[in-house]
Amino acid sequence: MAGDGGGRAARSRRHDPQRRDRIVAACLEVIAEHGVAGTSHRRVAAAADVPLGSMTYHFSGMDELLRAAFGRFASSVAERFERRLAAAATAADARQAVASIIVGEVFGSRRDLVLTHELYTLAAREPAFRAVTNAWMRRSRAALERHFDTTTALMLDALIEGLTIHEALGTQPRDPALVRLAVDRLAGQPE
Amino acid sequence: MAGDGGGRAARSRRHDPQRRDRIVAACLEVIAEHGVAGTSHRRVAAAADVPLGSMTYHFSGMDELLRAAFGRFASSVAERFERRLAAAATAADARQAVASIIVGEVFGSRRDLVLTHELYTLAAREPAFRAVTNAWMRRSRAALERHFDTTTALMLDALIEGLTIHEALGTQPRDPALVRLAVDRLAGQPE
DNA sequence: CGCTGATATGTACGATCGTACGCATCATGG
DNA sequence: CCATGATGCGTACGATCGTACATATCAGCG
Repeated sequence: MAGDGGGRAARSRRHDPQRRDRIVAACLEVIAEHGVAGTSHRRVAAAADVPLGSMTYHFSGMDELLRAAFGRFASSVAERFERRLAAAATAADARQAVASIIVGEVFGSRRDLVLTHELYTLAAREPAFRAVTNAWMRRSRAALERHFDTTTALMLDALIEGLTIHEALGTQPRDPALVRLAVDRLAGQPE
Repeated sequence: MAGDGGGRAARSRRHDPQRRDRIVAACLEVIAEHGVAGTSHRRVAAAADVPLGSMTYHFSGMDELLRAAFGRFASSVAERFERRLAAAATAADARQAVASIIVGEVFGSRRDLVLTHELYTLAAREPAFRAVTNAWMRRSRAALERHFDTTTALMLDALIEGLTIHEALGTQPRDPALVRLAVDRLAGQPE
């Protein structure tokens, strides 16, 4: 449609190293807004302000594009997760960090919640995307295991996922005190 | 393609009251296999062995079809959930029931896991589907609250969701003992 | 300054999509 | 037994999809 390429100034684009990254970023925006179901080469190209031809030039197909996009997304979330948890010194700090992660520091935006579920859905069906989620989970778990034993880390990870879902679906406001209580019940008494 | 309608015997189909149900059931199968992204009127019609025209006749559009399908799915899962939990007499029974639900009695099949996440993903973006998930959650929570206090019921619900995700994504086998331990930590000591 | 190979782009094609709509088919009242 | 309205079906249409490919564009070199 309009702006598909004709409207763009005919500036030099050769050797634009950010091009691929811009496409990936735009892809995440499109997914967040329209879902994987509504994501097309054309929409992503329009969002990234690149010609349609760039899609097949930079990516072999939709699958590679989606993998790149979700790979970047998972990595960025995992990094925030690690940073937040690395800042904790004591065990109490760590529990507080986990609670704050749940309450909103990491999964603050609806955008991220939506993207997370889109990824999970893809991974639940296609093993290729499970590599992405597995790497993500491994990093999260490793970060947790710096503060908690393996068993507790697993439980906390599950609790985070579960409360995240409720956050994404629920219209009810989440209760920080309740989150804190749940974390303490799971991780409060080391054994 | 083949069997789109031509291949079917020209028997009378008038007043086929199961028709709509069959379409809904077929829709769930298609979603489980191809995802919401890959679900089309044509594919569902083929799976249900009904002519394409029946789609627009029985449903105003894709959205109504999806809502009907996921409504039926959520209701069926919630019913199994309630039954399993209603069978519990003592508090210990209830904790065991929750653990067994997680381990696989309710979410036993990959099909159900996939469908659940497809629904969550839809609900995360479109409020119309949140009505379905809210009703489901309300039923689950009510079933839990027959055995646990409100706070604990919320936590257990979240734990179920979280461990379910790990089950759907993880290649690792879930550990029944660990699940039991997590349930007991959350619900073991009433306060 | 002209040549050239690598790089990026615009367009065209075949497939598939959702949906509208005219026609066939049957249950029913006379 | 026939006329008739309600019910279900097959098909055709416009839109949109992913992708291939010929063409345009530029950096680097002689």
